[in-house]
Amino acid sequence: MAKQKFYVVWRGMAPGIYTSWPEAEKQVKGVAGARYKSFASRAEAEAALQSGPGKSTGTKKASKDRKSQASGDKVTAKASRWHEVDIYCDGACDPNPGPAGTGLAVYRDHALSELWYGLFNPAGTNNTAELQGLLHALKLAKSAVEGGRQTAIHCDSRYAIDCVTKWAFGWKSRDWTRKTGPIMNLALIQDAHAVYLELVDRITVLHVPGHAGIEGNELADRMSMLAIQKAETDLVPCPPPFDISALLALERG
Amino acid sequence: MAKQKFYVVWRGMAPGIYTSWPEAEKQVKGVAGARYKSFASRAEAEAALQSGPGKSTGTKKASKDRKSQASGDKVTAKASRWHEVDIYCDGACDPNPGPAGTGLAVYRDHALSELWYGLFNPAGTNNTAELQGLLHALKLAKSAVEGGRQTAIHCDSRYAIDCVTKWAFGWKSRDWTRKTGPIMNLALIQDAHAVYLELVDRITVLHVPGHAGIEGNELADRMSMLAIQKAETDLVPCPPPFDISALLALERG
RNA sequence: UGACACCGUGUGGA
DNA sequence: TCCACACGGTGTCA
Repeated sequence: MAKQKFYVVWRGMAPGIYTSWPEAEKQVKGVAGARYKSFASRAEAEAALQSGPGKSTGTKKASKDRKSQASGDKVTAKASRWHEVDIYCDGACDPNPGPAGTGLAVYRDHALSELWYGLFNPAGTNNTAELQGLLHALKLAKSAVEGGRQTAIHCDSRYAIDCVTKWAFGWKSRDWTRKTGPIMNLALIQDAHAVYLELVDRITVLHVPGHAGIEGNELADRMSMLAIQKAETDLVPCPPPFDISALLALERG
Repeated sequence: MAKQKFYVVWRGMAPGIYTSWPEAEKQVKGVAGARYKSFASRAEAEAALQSGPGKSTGTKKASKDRKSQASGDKVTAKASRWHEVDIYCDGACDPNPGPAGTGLAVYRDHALSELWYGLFNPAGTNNTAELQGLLHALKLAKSAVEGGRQTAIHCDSRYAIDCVTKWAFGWKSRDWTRKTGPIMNLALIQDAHAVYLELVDRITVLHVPGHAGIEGNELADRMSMLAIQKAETDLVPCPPPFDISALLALERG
């Protein structure tokens, strides 16, 4: 679960994409006017490589800490995505608590199919946003499952997953109460749990590490930021075709 | 046993520290956007007063940034006015982690008085170097204060300042532990905090922006580089007379 | 005590 | 543009 970075070299010894900094550094070290940049996912890097270095938009949060593994090994960005339908959900909240939004990325047969953003909440938390993401991922999953498709949901919030797929059983059996105090975000949890119950034998809900360069998670993350930026209260589709590098360049300010 | 509280007023009628709530309340009552908070000790309050209120409420990033920048400049300019004794400290580490050194520049009555360099550590970090700088600045400050001189320390490491003047209070109260893991550079922090406690009511510790052309900071920076170059493990004075522009022309961080 | 997430700050280097 | 060193807070649960 180490963070894999992808380095685009536009101008250097051998332009291309590299998976470790030492490797990338060789291409740019000592090259006058070298252009290069790191990205969290290969998809992002490939889009950027084709777009060229022109934009200075920069992913502002590129340098969140997580240690990179020693060598340029291939991290399993693929391991968690091998279903007929894969739905990634994410939430953002800036500051936390504060304005919050949700994003979804849907893959069908391993290809990006739809992007959704919205559910803006001017007074949310990171967890309301993540629960909204999971709830709506479940709703999308329901359609897929009813169409006979093998479906998985990928969520980076252990809290949201456990609320809906684990703890909710116990809470419900005690009439949605908890010894230690009121259950936060209860309505959202109840809604999501109800949908989950309908699908429980037919879907997989997986935890994916955040900020690990997993494409679907990164795209859902950007959508959640877009939701905040646009204060979009509905859940609306992002119109195709998808220009990934443009989407990833979205920023507030 | 009623606890004595200390009230910091950052924005109000008359910013400062108050020792009773009625007194503090007068300063903030009816003042739009007033910022204030109570602390358990005067030392904590003073550190907090200098650090600023810390929490942001704004959601508009651009305008917020500009505004806080402007007001931050104002605070700094006001607070950085000359003292009878001004001590600048800095640390360098090249590469980081790696060989590290520390430098100090001391002004007395607005005139450069001494330059110190050393504390070479062949396996340091930027932060060990900065903490060494702050520790030894505090030691120098102690002499000055005991001589009845109004004294300030200027440090460009927010990390070092906060470790010693702010976070150390909480860490000490929890037996020098932290929720999120072990405290790095603990011995250095403990030493510096102990000296700080002796002086807390009689000195000012200020943050200065790095690489901003502030003479004292620049000179301390050159001294820290010199410490690495000479691998000087003691803290030794740079012999006068001082040719400031020649010193500033030395290799810098 | 642990886990996941969401935000924020500064410095040291190439 | 890249790397690394260090830290704070809140949201939530078992």
